Amino acid sequence: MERSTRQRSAIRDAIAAAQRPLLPQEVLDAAQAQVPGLGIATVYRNLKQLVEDGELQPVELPGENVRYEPVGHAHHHHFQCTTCERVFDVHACPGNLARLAPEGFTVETHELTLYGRCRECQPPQRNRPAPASAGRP
Amino acid sequence: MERSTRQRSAIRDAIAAAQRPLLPQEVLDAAQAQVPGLGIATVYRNLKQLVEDGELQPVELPGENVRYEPVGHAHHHHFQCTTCERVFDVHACPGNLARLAPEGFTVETHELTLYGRCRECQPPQRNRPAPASAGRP
DNA sequence: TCGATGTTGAGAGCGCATTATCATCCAGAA
DNA sequence: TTCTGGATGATAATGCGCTCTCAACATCGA
Repeated sequence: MERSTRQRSAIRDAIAAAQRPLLPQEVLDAAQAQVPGLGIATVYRNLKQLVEDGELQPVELPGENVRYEPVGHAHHHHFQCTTCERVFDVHACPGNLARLAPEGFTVETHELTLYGRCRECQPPQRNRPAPASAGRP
Repeated sequence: MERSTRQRSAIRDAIAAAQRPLLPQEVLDAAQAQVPGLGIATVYRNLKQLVEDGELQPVELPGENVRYEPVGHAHHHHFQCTTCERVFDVHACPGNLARLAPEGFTVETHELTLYGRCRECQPPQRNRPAPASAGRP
């Protein structure tokens, strides 16, 4: 049977706490705070397992490696910060995109990625505090 | 100086004729109709050169390798057929997507990919001719 | 036509993400 | 507490896209 290990719990916790899709390396970094000796192979093994179990889903963005986030979110999109490169969920959708397709094409689904600056990477402005560290400078 | 070779012409022609973004391998396949001995290294070399020259631009889609298309198109998006996996241009844009971002986030640009069936991969229906070959079954 | 030099083709090499291997460890049932 | 098999960690291996190497070729100015 499937065992409960410190490593698997740390990986699950790291992803749940992040509130955004994480790269395997980001999962490793976060989970190592809880299990210092954690290895990257264990991260990959568990990510694969958790996807098979239906707990996680892969998030693919253009030109990026696969990230992972918990399933269960409704239809949503993603935002990638062009400064810190982190990815965030966007719980909104322009909708009604089928009309954009060429004549004779049938649209089944769509992926939208927004690019810009996240809250922590806004350029400093007068009367506004400097941005906090992004965790990935 | 830069020389004009049969290989480079064939590569340029193949991309121009395709009317859609092509993978390096697709460029090779198409250009080999004109220059049978063409090698993949020459394709990569010329794609790189043509991008530097501003003739081509890379097209990145989620989970896909880079494709190439001529520059000069206005802002547009892409459609990937879930059956033949080919990518097509979509000369339309939902616009006004900045409003979708979370509070405090600044949107600079966006990428949209539609997925579905291209014209040639529509499932057969009564009173409609069967789809033509897609070229990549 | 000639020759300098940019270009090509084939295959080796590289970089990177991911997976396999295997000895060791440890969760959990008895 | 014991014991057994699933899980782990370190590292090697794999897969794949892409680039480098280099001898041979071909373009184009002289």
